[in-house]
Amino acid sequence: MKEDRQRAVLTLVATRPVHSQEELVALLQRQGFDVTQATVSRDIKELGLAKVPIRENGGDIFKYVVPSAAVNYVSRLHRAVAELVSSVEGSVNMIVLRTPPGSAMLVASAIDEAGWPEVLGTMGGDDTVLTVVRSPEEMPVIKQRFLDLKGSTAA
Amino acid sequence: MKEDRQRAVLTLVATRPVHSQEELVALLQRQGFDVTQATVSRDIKELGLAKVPIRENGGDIFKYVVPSAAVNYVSRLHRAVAELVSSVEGSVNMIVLRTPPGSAMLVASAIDEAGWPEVLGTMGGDDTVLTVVRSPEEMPVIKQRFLDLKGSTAA
DNA sequence: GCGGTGTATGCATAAATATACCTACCATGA
DNA sequence: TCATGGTAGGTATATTTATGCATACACCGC
Repeated sequence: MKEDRQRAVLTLVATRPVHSQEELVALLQRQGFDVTQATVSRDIKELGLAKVPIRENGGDIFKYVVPSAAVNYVSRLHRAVAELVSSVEGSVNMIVLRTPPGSAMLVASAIDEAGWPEVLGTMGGDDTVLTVVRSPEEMPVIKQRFLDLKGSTAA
Repeated sequence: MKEDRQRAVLTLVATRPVHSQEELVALLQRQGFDVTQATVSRDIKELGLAKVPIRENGGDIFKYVVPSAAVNYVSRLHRAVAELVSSVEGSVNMIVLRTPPGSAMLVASAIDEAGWPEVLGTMGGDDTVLTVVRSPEEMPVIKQRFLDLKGSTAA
């Protein structure tokens, strides 16, 4: 019952723009699911559906979409840096992160996956990660971003 | 000013979980941006930030994230099917879509990108797209999904 | 300088969404 | 059978988010 309904929700949002939970309620009722907005709100949370602004015709509106890998990338990076990085140093257009032995590759791949546009590339050795930033001017910004990531658990 | 603030918003949500717009207001004010929730709401819309439910510790909560490629996949497929597909026919475990000459490959690649699990693969010729569904039972479901996509602009 | 046009943003509030609380409905085991 | 615990979901409401309207400011052409 609940499972069927949630499958229907996934199909609906995958096949047309659904702009609000009330709209989803109406679509579900047309399929025989007799539910209220409260239940849909819970379904959305359980399914992990995201509400995103999109351009449609002229204006900006919202729609619900299935969750993306990008979400996980961000939190993977967050965890990796917060748990593994012990120091962050910058020089010219590079940033050097220190990790416990053996973890550097893991951190480097998380950084790569995050796909920050200011970062040209990242290499992981054994206990050292080297991140190359596009320009020296941007280096401090990215360095600070690593420090934020590192600190946001402790803080 | 606005641009700086929006850059700050991106950095904030990229580096820590931000659970509500009010929280973002507080974080921005700590950095000297004196704004209200209304402005943040508009920034979020302009930046395309998505609000997604995530698991954190025990409970489920929400956070804002940068938009993902997955979102674009869905709307690319939506546009492609709505604008280009003229007919949808199914047979056993296959669905045949007709398009204007030369557009079939475009539609096929959008379907592939969408990564529907029921679809084994898709080929695009000149004006014909062939989609192979995992089983004959699922074919009508997928066919309907295409019809929904096709209709959701006109409807 | 002055009216006109466009953009940014606050304020107040509407609209949308989440949730505390309650009830109903199993399933299980004493 | 009854008590207990766990899940689903509605109702009412709190919380959060979006937006209509008004203002302020900058940039133009006259």
